[in-house]
Amino acid sequence: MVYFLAKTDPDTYSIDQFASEHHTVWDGIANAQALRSIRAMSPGDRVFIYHSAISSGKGQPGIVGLAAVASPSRDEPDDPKLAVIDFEFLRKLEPPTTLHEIKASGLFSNWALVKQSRLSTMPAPDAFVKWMRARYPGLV
DNA sequence: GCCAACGTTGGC
DNA sequence: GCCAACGTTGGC
Repeated sequence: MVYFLAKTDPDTYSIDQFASEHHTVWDGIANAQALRSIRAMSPGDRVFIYHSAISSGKGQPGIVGLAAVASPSRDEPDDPKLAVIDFEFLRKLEPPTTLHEIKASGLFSNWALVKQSRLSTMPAPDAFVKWMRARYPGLV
């Protein structure tokens, strides 16, 4: 089981919307590097859901929940260069783990989340998963 | 609201 | 194929 991280602008699609819908099609990814992560996902993989700071004004950027990959990725019908995938809501992570805390830990300064702020979808390294398990007992 | 990073587009 | 101009993302 592989862990990934996917960003969303909470004003566009928030963790609470996702929690109430329970299933969602994760679309709107256009960046080639992010698409590679989407295509690398398999059913059962886990995805940390991250709220970016964009246009919200309130709340800090950070990880707010966990999803499970619920389908293989597939081409976007209108544009086969793009890909979409289904996510199933698993849980919110409260309190959130902020980008500030991730940076302040000093453990993940080589991770794309820290080094490449504009990347929206990426794998999560094993060390980060371990670190998160210590913060949220029972996280699977 | 501003700006840095960086991806994309289009003229040559 | 290069690169300047431009657009977008996301942190602050």
